[in-house]
Amino acid sequence: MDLWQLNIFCKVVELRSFSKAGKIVHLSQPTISSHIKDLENHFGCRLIDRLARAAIPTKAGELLYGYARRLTKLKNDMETALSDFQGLIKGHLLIGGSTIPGVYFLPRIIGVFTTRFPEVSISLKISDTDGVINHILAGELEIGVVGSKTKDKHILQHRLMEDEMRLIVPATHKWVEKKQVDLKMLCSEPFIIREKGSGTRKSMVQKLGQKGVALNSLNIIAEMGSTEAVCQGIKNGVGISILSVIAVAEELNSGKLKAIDLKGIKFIRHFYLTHHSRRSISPLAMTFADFLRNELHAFT
Amino acid sequence: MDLWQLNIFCKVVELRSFSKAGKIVHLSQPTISSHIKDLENHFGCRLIDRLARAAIPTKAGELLYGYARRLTKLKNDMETALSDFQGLIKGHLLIGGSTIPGVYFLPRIIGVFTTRFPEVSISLKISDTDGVINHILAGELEIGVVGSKTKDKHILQHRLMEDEMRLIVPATHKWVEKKQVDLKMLCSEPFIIREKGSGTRKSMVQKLGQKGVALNSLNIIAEMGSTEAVCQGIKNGVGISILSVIAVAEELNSGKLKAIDLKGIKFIRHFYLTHHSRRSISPLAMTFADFLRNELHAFT
DNA sequence: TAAAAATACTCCATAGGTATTTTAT
DNA sequence: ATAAAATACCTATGGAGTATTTTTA
Repeated sequence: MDLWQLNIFCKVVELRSFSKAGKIVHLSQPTISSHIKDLENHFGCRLIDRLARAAIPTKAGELLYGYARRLTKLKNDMETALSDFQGLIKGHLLIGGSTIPGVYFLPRIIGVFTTRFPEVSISLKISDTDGVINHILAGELEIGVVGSKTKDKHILQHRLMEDEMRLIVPATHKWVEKKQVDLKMLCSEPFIIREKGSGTRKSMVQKLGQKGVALNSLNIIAEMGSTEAVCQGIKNGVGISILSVIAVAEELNSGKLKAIDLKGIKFIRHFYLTHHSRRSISPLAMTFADFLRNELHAFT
Repeated sequence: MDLWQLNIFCKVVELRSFSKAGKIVHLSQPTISSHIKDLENHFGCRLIDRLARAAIPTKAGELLYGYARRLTKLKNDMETALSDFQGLIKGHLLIGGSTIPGVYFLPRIIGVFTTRFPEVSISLKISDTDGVINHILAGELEIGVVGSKTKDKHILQHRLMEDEMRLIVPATHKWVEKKQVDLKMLCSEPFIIREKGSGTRKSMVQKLGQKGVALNSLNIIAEMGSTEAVCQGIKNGVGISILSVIAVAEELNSGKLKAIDLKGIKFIRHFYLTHHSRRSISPLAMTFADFLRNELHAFT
């Protein structure tokens, strides 16, 4: 007994005829007969009374008809729901963002995207890079944008945009007038660092490592859980740090903070569109990812 | 795409494994693979992400899973509804009764039946014999009890019980003391008759016809639409009639009416359990019909 | 007689199996 | 090395057809 037979049964009930039903569903009359007989054997009772001029459902047939209609209706709903799912861009999407993208540019992009696709709502979950990646691995997020690469082979990452990291000092700092600063000088200065798991920290550690400067050779005076917190620390003279120019663009413009070059180091890092290598991505997430790749340049 | 495949899909989603799902539904793992692939082709998108240690539904798969569960649930409901329909005796039954059975004994039998089957409710539609038969032919009634046979070949009738018809006169009538009355005397006496379509009238006409007495040779003074009305007519001296002793049992007992034999005529008529010859009968109607046949003797 | 369903048969598409290979941990 | 899914290939059930018979109005 399957949905197809139930559909045939419905047609027979509605048209009160085996042969007319056959016409409608493009089957021969004997095939209809055999399907109805199948159903009658399955349910163990007569479903259709074959009168000479009409095929009329029995009481059991009427009962079955009600269910059969509901089943075929639900099946149709299912088909349209699944084709809508692939065709229309609508519904809810949850994306992840590490600190810098999550705070400094994803909100603007999400705004533009949702005005272009008004039937879409997007939630942005902000954590540090490791957090976003763990959520992706657990299947709780489809895509995310993070500030460093991971070596986990279940994660695929595509470079989205670049960012420069520079030494950031308060406007009142003694180095403000210098063109550039030596790495050795940096090591003696009080330094604020992001927490473990932060992409900013990872990029910085990696880059300094390349230049032979280990993390513990810095004079680390504080570890803070967000770019904002580090900013506040710098402004209040707690220490200095190496930060994304995107994140501190406002403070640099207003002159509250100053950026200084580190001698011999060009601190470029990238943000990565990140997803699971083995899980498939919904059309909605795919659309948003394409949007990110194609339109991000407009948001610097 | 059929319910069976959707059921397999549900098991895969629930068990997060093709092979475990195969165990449950008693199919091999390759068969599960091919069913899932079929579904994916049908819907045109991936439904299950095959990770190394688990099979996880995609977003589309999650959407499908919701529908698939509802569909399989509804299908199960359908199966139980149809087997209940055959097994349990419950629900509503509409039966037909012509005047005498409908008024004088069906109500009592229905009462006993519904106390024996408390989940059953019965409606009794009372019309004259022709009315009941027309309703059966139209499929509006499954069974009925009527007071005469029909020659319509779509109607099957089984004799249920017998009834005697006797000449009924008021207690004050001049013939009250007579043992029996001649047919010729009857023709001159004012006579009340039931309407066309009445089984009582049909039986009477047929029986008198056998004895050579045509309807128009009677002195018909009134035609009435119910046994009760004829009774009232007799009591009020309008005329006399030939009536079922079952119908007038009370009045005969109380002495308000008297029954007289017609010379040379034994007026036995029967009531018939009546149904359509080509339509099937629901288990509930069948149960009631059996009850009627087996238990009617207890109700005279 | 005509119209509808049932029956008898033939055919082939596919659901199902087993054996094996591929993939990922 | 192991566990799971994919692939390849084979088989047989049963869904579909056509031709014919039966039934009944």
